[in-house]
Amino acid sequence: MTKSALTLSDCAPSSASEPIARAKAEDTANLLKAVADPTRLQILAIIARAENKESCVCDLTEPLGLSQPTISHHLKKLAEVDLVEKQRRGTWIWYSLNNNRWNQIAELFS
Amino acid sequence: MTKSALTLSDCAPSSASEPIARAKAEDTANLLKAVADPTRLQILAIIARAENKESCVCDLTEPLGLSQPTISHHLKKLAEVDLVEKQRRGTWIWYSLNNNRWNQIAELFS
DNA sequence: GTAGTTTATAGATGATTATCTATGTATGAG
DNA sequence: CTCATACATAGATAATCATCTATAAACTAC
Repeated sequence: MTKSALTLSDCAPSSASEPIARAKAEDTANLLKAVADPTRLQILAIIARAENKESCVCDLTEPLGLSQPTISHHLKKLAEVDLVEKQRRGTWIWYSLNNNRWNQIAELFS
Repeated sequence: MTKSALTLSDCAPSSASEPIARAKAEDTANLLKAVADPTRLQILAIIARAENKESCVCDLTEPLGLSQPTISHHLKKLAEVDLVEKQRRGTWIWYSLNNNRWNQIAELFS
């Protein structure tokens, strides 16, 4: 579950470790791609300011003006990189922010 | 030159300020898109670890294995969001990291 | 001026992606 | 078991984008 720290330095190619650096750069880019979308930023903002810090799909469609499958698609993208976690309670599935992963991004830019 | 602070909260839609939040989210996403690419992360890493904290285009083609126009393309993307600054000295153009902009991203995730 | 070097731009192409509609899956109520 | 609700998946489409080759622009040296 816990992933290793993200650093910009590890993305730098050096003749000896070039493929590894490329892989690190691709992993980091994949994580950042998940956040680099206006709709997903708004989803994260809504979750962050929700009273219980969690939202279900149906909470998001109306404020964002998007279809239910589109919201599900974006949440899947966020979950694939462990930025959000899902928890089923009855019929609803509640999505919450993974703070550890969020902090890893913060460290990348620190 | 100086841009306003980036916050996730400003990306949240609310019935009153929805269009503004969307614009904020799009601006923030555009900035993050510039960083959310493995090649551009590697470019930034190379610049960051360079002795004078700056690189020219021709310094980047060989370690990244990409053509000169492709490197120029990526540097343009980074410059468009003010993440790098360019300075001409003779024939060469030197690219350096804009630390203020970098720190704005850090604050977004803090 | 010409020649050489560095970077930028234009245009093309293949890959990725955000969105939709339609449909499937899963849970709870009665 | 049936129905309603919440979410996921499949497939299609239009837009974006990373990359290339070819060419232009800018600067230095002569």
